[in-house]
Amino acid sequence: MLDIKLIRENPEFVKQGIANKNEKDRVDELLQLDKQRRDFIARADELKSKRNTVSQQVGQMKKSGQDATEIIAEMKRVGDEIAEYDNKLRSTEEEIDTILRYIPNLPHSSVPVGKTAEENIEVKRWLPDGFKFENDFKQIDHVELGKKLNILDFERGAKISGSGFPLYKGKGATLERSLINFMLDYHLQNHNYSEIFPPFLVNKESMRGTGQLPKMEEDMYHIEKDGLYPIPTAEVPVTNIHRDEILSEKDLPVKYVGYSACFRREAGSYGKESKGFLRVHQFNKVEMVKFVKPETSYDELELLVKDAEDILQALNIPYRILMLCTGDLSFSAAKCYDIETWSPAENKWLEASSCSNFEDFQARRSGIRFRNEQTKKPEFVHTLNGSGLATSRLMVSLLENYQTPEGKVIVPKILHKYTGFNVIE
RNA sequence: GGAGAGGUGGGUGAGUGGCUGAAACCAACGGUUUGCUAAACCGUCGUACUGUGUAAAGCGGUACCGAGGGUUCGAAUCCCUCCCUCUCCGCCA
Repeated sequence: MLDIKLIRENPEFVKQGIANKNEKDRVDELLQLDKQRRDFIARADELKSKRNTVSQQVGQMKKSGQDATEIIAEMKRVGDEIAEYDNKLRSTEEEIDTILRYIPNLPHSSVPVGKTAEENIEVKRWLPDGFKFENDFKQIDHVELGKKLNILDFERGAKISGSGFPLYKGKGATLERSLINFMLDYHLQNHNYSEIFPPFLVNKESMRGTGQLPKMEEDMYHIEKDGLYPIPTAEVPVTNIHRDEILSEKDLPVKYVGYSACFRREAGSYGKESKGFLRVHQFNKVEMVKFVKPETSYDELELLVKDAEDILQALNIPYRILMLCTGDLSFSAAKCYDIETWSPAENKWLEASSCSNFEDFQARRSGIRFRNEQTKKPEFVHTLNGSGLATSRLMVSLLENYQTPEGKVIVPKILHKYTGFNVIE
């Protein structure tokens, strides 16, 4: 959520930012309502003030045995008037809130302006030693490979749950679990995060806090009976850990890493890119979340990307980093880097991580603050998160890049101690 | 699922209609004292909105004692609904 004061004071700046995100703005309407709101507040407060003083007098009069009937009658009328203004105020505030919650975060000034993913900028490419895009043999894709090696079973996954619910078997299951453990351990040991194992179902307030609701409602699973949502990412529960809290400045930055299963409806995206792991309803992800002081958040974003990169370098998987343009940024993000790993069989890059700075957008929505030691005042923290990483796309790149001409898959060396085997055949 | 207890400021915890935005204690912060540390003593110490300041500070107003309604001239305090936590019993992983 944006600060209404920012909008009030810099409406043109805000409109431009929204336009750059390809969204329509309702800023003028909002400012109109804002004005109305303050007017109602002024009137209601004045009357309340009157009521408070007079009510005290009534108390004293009664104590000293005087007759207060007339004053009481008048205050009753004042009370009715107050109620009227309060009602108007409430509906105005509801309108404001609705508009405000649909306004996206503004892009940071360093983000390139652009309409679509075409205009994202590749800022880095990392390839393992001796890597070639054109290999000596034709790699088969992960679906076929998984079937041949009997480690992935998308058909049976579909039988059990529906398409997009992968079933891992045997060494495939072990490899998946090993990847998760490796990534968690790596971040804990080398990047100084503390581990969280969050709930996978969250309430509405949590979904609102991180910005999934109300805009993305269609993309979320929803358990109506209990009012709970299966999480689309661990970002939701982990960021909400500190909802409505005031952290102390000396504890910042707070850095969490946690594993969760992630659930996404992916409404309307059938057909395209939906083969195997490319688009699934349930996947596994290790997520990093940071709560930081505002002035450090862009440095922290770079470090976050570096933390995710380290995993890929340790696994020796080719990747590139994109800086997303304004039009491709998500609703809550001010700046975002995507990390894409190479898939030889698909002959393209696959998004395996997304590292974003939300500045104070989520913090304002969910009331996450810290006490500034200088001013002693609470301020909103900046929140960031990044996948470190999602296993589904990573698994595609891993299986394909590590396959041999004979159709075996070599297990990356760093995973051996987790898997207990070195090859899948 | 059944029965009961309870939700007050950073924490503990008082407070059953006006003198309570809220005692007391702890923590925190500032200071005095001190060779240093500790102790002791003094002081400060909620948040949001809003008005007035060029702005910071300040000052004024309003609201907030789990949430939302209600009663009343006036509600932390009385009534209703909901949420949450805890204890006991039952069931179950």
